Amino acid sequence: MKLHDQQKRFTRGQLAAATGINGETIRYYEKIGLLPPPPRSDGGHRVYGAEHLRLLRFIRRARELGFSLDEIRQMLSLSGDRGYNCAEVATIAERHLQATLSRIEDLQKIAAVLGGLLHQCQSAPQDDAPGCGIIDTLFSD
Amino acid sequence: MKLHDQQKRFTRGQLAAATGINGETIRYYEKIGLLPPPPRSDGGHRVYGAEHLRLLRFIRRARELGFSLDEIRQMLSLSGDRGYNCAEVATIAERHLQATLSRIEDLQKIAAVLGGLLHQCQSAPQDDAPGCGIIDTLFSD
DNA sequence: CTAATTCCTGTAGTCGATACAGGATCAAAT
DNA sequence: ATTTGATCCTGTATCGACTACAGGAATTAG
Repeated sequence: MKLHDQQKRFTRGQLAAATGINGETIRYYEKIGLLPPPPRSDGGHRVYGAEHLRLLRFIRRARELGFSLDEIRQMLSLSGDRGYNCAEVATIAERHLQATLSRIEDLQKIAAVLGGLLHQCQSAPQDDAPGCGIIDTLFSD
Repeated sequence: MKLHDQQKRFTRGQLAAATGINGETIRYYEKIGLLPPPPRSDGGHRVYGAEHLRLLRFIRRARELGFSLDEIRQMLSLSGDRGYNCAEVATIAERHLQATLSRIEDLQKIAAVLGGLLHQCQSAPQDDAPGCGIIDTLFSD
């Protein structure tokens, strides 16, 4: 069985170029057990197949969406046994969405405060004021 | 001169309690040169004064606004020579505000994508689908 | 066949903390 | 004065998610 297996073989550099993931990072993903170790050439070089390419693309997309490596690990393991763990995956994604929305709210509050500080700084006359409005405000009780 | 100097003395733990900053973190700030090393007791314990309290409060507020320790270091050094480096401080704050706004935009895009993924997952019939909509989408080209 | 490129391993550095071990010191109660 | 218990001291290690290097081996192009 599997007479000609997969024909596509990649070096680490080729995988890096194809996915946009740094070559060192690919090695790191293997080290932490996120990416399965590929077979090696006679000389010890890693020889990746199409499945590694597929996995790395998944990882990259999930990272772009802000999932942690641990969340990605969980999602991949839930997708391993094919099918219907969709609910668990959705739970992870839902939790991440809520965290993202919460983070947005935090940053909006921060942006508002920063805007206020900057406004205060520009409206303060530099000549008379002994210091900087921003600094003074952050120091004040 | 300075006959009775400052009367207020604090231990590291008291400073931690007063600022909400972890005691280990205070030590860390000293190690990286953000907080000046305080005088020591005969036994080698740090003895902080009111100025350290003031500095730590500033640092905590700036951290809450998302400034990096390096930005905080810059702002503090600009406030050292008293006064009118306000423009430089404002530049740092402005840059940080822009980064914050940019980060908010990124997160909003991410949240939108996550929402779409979740919607897709809930609308897909679990019985017939071979896998999870979220997983499949992240895997798909 | 040689030269250039890529790969190998292992380690260290980044940021901003936080935690711990093993011991010294301090403050309060007796 | 002594004992106890809390706090402090130093130095090192850990986290997440990489990135960068050194020193050497393998691979590939010309």
